[in-house]
Amino acid sequence: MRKIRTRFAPSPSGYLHVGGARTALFNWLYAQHTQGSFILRIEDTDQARSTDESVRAIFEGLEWLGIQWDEGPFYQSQRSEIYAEHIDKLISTGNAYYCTCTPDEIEAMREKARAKGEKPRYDGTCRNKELGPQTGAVVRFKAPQSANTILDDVVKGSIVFANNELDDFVIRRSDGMPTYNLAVVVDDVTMNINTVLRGDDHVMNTPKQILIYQALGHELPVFAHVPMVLGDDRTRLSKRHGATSVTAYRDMGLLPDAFVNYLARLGWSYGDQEFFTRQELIEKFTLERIGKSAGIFDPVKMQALNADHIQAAAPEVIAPHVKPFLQESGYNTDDETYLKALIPTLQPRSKTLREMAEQAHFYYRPELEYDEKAVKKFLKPAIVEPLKALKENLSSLTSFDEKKLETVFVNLMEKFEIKLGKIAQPVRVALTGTSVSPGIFEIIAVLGKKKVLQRLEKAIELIQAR
RNA sequence: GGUCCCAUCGUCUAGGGGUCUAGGACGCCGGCCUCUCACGCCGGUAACGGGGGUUCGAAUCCCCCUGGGAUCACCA
Repeated sequence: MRKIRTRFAPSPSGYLHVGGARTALFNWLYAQHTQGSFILRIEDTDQARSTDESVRAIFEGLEWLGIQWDEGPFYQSQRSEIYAEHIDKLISTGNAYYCTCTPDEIEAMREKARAKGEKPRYDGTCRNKELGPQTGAVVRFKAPQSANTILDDVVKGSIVFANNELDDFVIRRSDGMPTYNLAVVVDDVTMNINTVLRGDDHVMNTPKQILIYQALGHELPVFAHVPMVLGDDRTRLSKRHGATSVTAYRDMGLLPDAFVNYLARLGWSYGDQEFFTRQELIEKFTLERIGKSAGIFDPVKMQALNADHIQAAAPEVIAPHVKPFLQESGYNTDDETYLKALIPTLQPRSKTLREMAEQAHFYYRPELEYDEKAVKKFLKPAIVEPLKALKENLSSLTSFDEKKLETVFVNLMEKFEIKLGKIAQPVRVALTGTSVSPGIFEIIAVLGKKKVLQRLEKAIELIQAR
């Protein structure tokens, strides 16, 4: 079997958005699955809208997603000679011709057609003029006016287009730059792309492209048009639906693997399975399992999946991803051992890495910030003696493990005849400043003797000062 | 408006003629567990858009309607 070659070909006119990310992901997954190649190509033939900043944003997004390309990036803006060559070939074989009609004349044609109730299109004025090259002229593709063009799509099935719906579309602009439809085909042909996997907003372009493939005498690639990603109002996902840039999701605290998992399951499925590791995705991703209806992007479900990934990941995997959020608050995260010890205490209670960092404040803050209500409710004079006893018992321990800590607490409970809940909450407030935190034994073990004793003392002083 | 695509719980989906009194996940509502908050566990809520066919039998096949989406550039 021939080697699969897929590509992602974004136009650099903005950041990498959710829909583009999913297209990139599918292409990458499929190439990985088949041990083929994934090519990155930047479609920057639109000088006016393309920016270097957008190119960087796309790289940044792909990097975060963990998607590497095997070849490229190739820039269309640097391939002018290749397009010129192919356009010349189309002209010399009679498949394309020069056209000197002005934009105003074209507009007039369209108006006229609309007035007659027909569809606006180019009327073929220059079609048989046999015009030669001249400045200001465009090149048009001579589209067949009869019969059908059939697109055999892997996800959509067979789609028939009547050729008389097409007009002679421009393939080279008056400034000499090729238009999209010409450039994609020439690129895909010369780069030996044999699997074109893209958003289904490209379906209507496909017959034109098929015609170009045929005029060039080239074999067609396999086409797979993936349904759109919609916003909650069922229209194409855009800024007004909230964040659409993939880096925005990084900044919200998504784990890249979780985001990738969510994106993959939006429009693709594998039985009832919801949770996939990156490796599982590669193993199981096939074109046949791509669904044919559009899907609505659901941030809530995405976050739930993120929580699952956070829980399943090893602390050392999470550490580098949560660090930036900790540093945002000004904390020093050089102590890797400490970081890796506290992460497990927060894993089951964090839906995002940002949440995790927020809940980690008490682990890092040199001076606790006390919650008024919690202090008032739990740090009462009656608890001073138990706290003192706890302090004393803990200071005699050489190491903190949960078993030993439990024994200490059991002894305290017996001595003062109180339930665990009665002593745990005050201790929690003393150690974290709030009444909500990971398990009491866990946080004592992670904080370590020094911090624990200091904070207990501070709490005792606080009570006595009132 | 022309052309094209799509149509199962609120959402993502399983399902490809009988095993569907339609399954899973998120959400939501109860309960259990419990040192707080979570996690976890148990249970519940909720869907085949409508109408015609085909068939002994349709969520599954065909047609129409309705609804939604995409696209109609010298943008990609």
